[in-house]
Parts: sequence; structure tokens; C-alpha cells
Amino acid sequence: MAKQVPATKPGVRGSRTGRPIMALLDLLGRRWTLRIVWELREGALTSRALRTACDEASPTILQTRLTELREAGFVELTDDGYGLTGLGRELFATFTPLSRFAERWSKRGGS
Amino acid sequence: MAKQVPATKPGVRGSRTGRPIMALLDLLGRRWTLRIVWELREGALTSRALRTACDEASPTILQTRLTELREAGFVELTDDGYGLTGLGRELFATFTPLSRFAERWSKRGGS
DNA sequence: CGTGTCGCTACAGTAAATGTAGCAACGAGA
DNA sequence: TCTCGTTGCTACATTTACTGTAGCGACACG
Repeated sequence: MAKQVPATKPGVRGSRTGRPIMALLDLLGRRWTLRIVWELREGALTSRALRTACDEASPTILQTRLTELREAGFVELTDDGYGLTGLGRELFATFTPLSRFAERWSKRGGS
Repeated sequence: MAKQVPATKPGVRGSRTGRPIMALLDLLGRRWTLRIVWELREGALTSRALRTACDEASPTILQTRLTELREAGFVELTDDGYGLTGLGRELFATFTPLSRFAERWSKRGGS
């Protein structure tokens, strides 16, 4: 019942379980979050460039997600625009295998 | 402009880029999707058990996600309930490092 | 000054998720 | 056979999340 995850906003579902993975799964399971981290993989982007990279997603939600990602410590705003922090790059590294998996998945027999 | 990802529903954002990772990122970036795969990691669950495991999420959305995951080939419905397919277990394997990362993340200095 | 970019926000409209209730189908007991 | 409990799944009204468009103040270039 106790909330053990320290610096996580109350609004992050799953944090109440005390299992960090739940909070992370919830954060990443929001629209555009995974995509943003993915698009920043090769370096910082300005907010506008990120918007372009994210298929013209609405600035409203991008701003919201960027704020969440900044609070989570995955993204930071520098002179070059938005970029992954060290932690953010670690996060990205964990789903690098996902890319290779996606390739295999796309070649599957389908539904 | 061409749609190259074979058995992906048109509604899957990012599929239009032709990059499978985008379709996958979109699918996984929907509420409860990551969580469902996570909860099924240790074996099949009945729909009700899954609902309990997912913090009493509404059956409506669970059913929707399960259908999507089945169409994607990650989940199947067996006599034991819902379980990961071979492909689903491969997918889960790719974000196993995420669990360890989450532990480190929860101990961060973060804002 | 005008023009263009930056990060960011307001707001109306639409899509998605929630919460509650309940369906038909199957099996186990009595 | 009649209830009881379970299964997977759906309807529907409410609430929340996201979209799309427009535009803000601040800064830089000319």
C-alpha cells in the first residue's frame, strides 16, 4: 500500500505497487513516449525538429511528454535542444534489441 | 507512402513510415499493452486473473489490447487463458533489461 | 523594424479509457 | 434440472487523454 518509488509523481500508475518497473511501464506506455526517446537516440533535437520527427504530433502532447521525461530524468533541455541524459541513453540501450525484434516481427506470418 | 508492414491494422500509427519499429513502438505505446505482456511473463492467465494483475483495469480496454496483441501474434488464448506466444516471449525477452534498469532508475537522484 | 526561429501554451473538437453492469456458455454440485 | 460460480467478452454513459490549429513572449539575424 505504501508508495516506495521516491521521485515519481503520484499520477504515475503502478507506482503504488512499489515496483519501479510498474511506474516505468506506465510512463513508457503513454502515447509518444517511446517514440520520443527513439527519435532522440542520435542526438538532441529542437522541439520543432522533434515534432517533425514524430510525424507532426501535436505540440501539446509532446510538451507534456517532454516534461514527464525531464522529471523522470531521461531527457534534458540543452542549448542544442532536447537530448537524452545519461540515464535516458541507458534506457534507450535497453530497448535497442527491440529494433532487431521489430524487423523479425514484421516478417512474421501475421494474424 | 507505401504500407510495408504486412499484417498490421491501418490504425497503427507509424506503420506508414514502413519502419517496423514504428509500428511496434506505437502498439507498445498504448495504455496497458506493456503491462499485459509483463503480467503474462510467467505463464497464462485467465482474463479475470489478468484484470486483477493489472490493477483492476477495465475489461473493455483489456479486451481491446488483448485483441491487438493477438493480432500482432504476441498473445494467444489457450485452455489455460491468455498466454504469450513464442513471439510474445521473444518480445518480453527484449525488455527484460528494462526491469533491472527500472531498479536503478528508482534509486536515481531525479528532480 | 520586419522575419524567422525558439520553447511553450490555450482552447475547442475528437478519440480513447474508465467504471459499472450484464450477456451467453460451460462445468460442478445438490 | 436448477442454481451457483466461472469463463471470455460486450454495452454504454462518464471522464480523461489526445489532436489540430492558432498564437504567445523571447531571442537572433538583417
